Amino acid sequence: MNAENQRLRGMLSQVSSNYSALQMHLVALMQQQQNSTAHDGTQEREILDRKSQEKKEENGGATVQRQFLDLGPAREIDDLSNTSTEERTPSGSLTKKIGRVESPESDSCGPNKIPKLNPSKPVDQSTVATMKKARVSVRVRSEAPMISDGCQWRKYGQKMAKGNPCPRAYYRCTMAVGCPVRKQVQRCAEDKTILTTTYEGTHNHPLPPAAMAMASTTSAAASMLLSGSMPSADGLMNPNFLARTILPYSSNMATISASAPFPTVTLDLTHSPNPLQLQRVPPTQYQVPFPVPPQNFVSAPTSQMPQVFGQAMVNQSKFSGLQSSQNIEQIQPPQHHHSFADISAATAAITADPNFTAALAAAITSIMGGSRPDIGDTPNNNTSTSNKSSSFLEN
DNA sequence: CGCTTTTGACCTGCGC
DNA sequence: GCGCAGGTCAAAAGCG
Repeated sequence: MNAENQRLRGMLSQVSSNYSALQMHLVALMQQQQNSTAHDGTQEREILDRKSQEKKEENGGATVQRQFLDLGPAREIDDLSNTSTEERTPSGSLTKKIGRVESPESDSCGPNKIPKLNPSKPVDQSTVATMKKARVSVRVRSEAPMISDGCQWRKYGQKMAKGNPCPRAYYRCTMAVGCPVRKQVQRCAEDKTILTTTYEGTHNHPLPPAAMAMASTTSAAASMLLSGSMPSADGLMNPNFLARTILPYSSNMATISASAPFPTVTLDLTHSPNPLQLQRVPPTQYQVPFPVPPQNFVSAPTSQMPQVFGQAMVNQSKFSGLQSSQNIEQIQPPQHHHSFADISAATAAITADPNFTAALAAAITSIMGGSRPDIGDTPNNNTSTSNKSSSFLEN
């Protein structure tokens, strides 16, 4: 990591110097152009204009440079990590970060629309692509053909998947024209009471509270996967981010899959861990055992999913800035208002407990660090990683 | 009549 | 190049 950091610093300084040289060249060219086109201005006027132009260039340069710095992986993860901090208000760089992630997705929805991306930020292109590809899979015990997540879906296809007698259904979000979000629903071959729903994409429209939960979870997981996919990223932030944004809402397990073709986070919300499930997880996936939350953490749900993701909604809405809570209430009053309040309080209490978060971070990072060599850490760095993770949590 | 579901055809990526 | 599997399209059918 240090070597990687040094390398990135070197690259940054080189790019910065290149930029400075280019900027100076541009200023010189503009001065030259001014000299050739200014016919009736006095010399003093020219000097003033030149100074003003240089000042503009300086300001613009600083802006561009800051934008470039914002692309730094460490900063990206820093912001993502901070995003999960309860006290953080959804403003400033936080909003900018989330918005930067979300807006290209929205822009790409319209036909023939070119995403409003700064050409000097090529990383954003890959960011968009990764965010599109990132998936969040949810496993839940349900007899219903499809879990109710608050969104309106239209089925557009069904296929028989290999090795599974149950067909896989494909749904598309119909809450807004051109919404790119899709999901796949399939029953587990081993246990047909388990329903696996895989979400892909980010909504480009306001969402009702129940749908906000899933959307936020998807976005959070996608952000985490994005940071993990970057070679120089500090992958150890990812489990923290995951833990603080997603895991508290799962009952016992989350699985991160970096296997091709798409990075996937699997939230196992089946209350009783099935040994078959554990065996079925391929070695390329990273299991994160998670203690079952207190009994009152989920308050007697008649249908599990809306309540479970209601927690995600309440928590995430405090920091994500993806959708304002005002919009939520305007769209549709919460159907589980009492539960949301209880869950919100419980979530806040848990996430505000530094011991809990630190222990959680240590547990996850120790597992992740020992079984995920491609994420940028060695198996022997558990101690340092835990410390670093804790420091991030404290931030 | 408008929307959703069904379902076979088609497209695409990947492994051999 | 070929076959397979996953994913999507779109016309037909179903439904309220």
